[in-house]
Amino acid sequence: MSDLLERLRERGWRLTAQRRVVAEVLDGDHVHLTADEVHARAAERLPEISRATVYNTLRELVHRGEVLEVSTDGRAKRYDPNAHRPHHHLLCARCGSIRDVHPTGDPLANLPAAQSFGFTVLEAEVTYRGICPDCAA
Amino acid sequence: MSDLLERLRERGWRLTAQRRVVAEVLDGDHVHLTADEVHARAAERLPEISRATVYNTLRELVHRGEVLEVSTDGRAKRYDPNAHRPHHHLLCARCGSIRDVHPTGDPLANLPAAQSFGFTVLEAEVTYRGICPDCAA
DNA sequence: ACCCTACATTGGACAGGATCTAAGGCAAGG
DNA sequence: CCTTGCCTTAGATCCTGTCCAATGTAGGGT
Ligand SMILES: [Mn+2]
Ligand SMILES: [Mn+2]
Ligand SMILES: [Zn+2]
Ligand SMILES: [Zn+2]
Repeated sequence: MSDLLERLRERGWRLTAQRRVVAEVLDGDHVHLTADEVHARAAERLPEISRATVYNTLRELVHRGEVLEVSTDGRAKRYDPNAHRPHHHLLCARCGSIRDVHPTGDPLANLPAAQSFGFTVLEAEVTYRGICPDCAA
Repeated sequence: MSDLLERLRERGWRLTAQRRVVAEVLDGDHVHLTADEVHARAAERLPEISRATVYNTLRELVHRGEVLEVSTDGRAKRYDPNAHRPHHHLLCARCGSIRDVHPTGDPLANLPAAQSFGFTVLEAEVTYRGICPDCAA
């Protein structure tokens, strides 16, 4: 994740302790934390970090395309550092856990032009729902 | 929509003026109203209806499978009476308007078993995003 | 090494969406 | 008609996320 920070610094991003910690928390695979979860984990390393800064930082990382915002249900949005390999999500309907999945085919190709209603269609997002192994037991 | 009310009454649902009005507001195709929009339209016919009752009624209709809840991105959820014909949605990223779409193919078939992570996969929901004709102008 | 200053951080106020509560209202079976 | 258990209501409360004015600081310039 230090690649990320270096990249952003070169684009004029000030490297602060808070931003570094948020980036560290978001490092890894299958990470889909809510803003408050990011704040809680960041606060373990940097107790005085504020919620506002976490929200600011996440908003900018999303805006710069380094982090994806995933709105699952009507609940809190989740933040996904796996922004460079396009993928979709498999959700547990019971506990809300999320896994990255890579389905075959392009869902955009499945939308006939006659179904576009004059929209400029930009992306297709697939959400699979089911019951995870833990919840099935 | 009176079919719906009759069905529910037989299952022990009390038929009140408020519930009748909410059901009437939700009648039709391509209806994807927010709870507040439902409340506003219901209040035209029944001025004293409260927001709480609209929320209560919508929650129950969703729970009984008569209405779909569509969570758009961070905005208010939308309520969709078209619950009996499976379909997907095309969403304007700018103004939040929604259209029903019927893509070809079955997205469930595009998820390889190796990608299931032990989940029992139940459904796949596709959200197309773009810019609607009004917002493009 | 030290200054500057433009940019970042902070706590708390604020806002929209949705749920909860306790008190009073009413559908519908008897 | 009564009765009773479910419904409705206004308002409080919760949750997520944004905004603000005051304070702090990264990092380029000297
Ligand atoms: Mn992901
Ligand atoms: Mn629909
Ligand atoms: Zn689960
Ligand atoms: Zn639009």
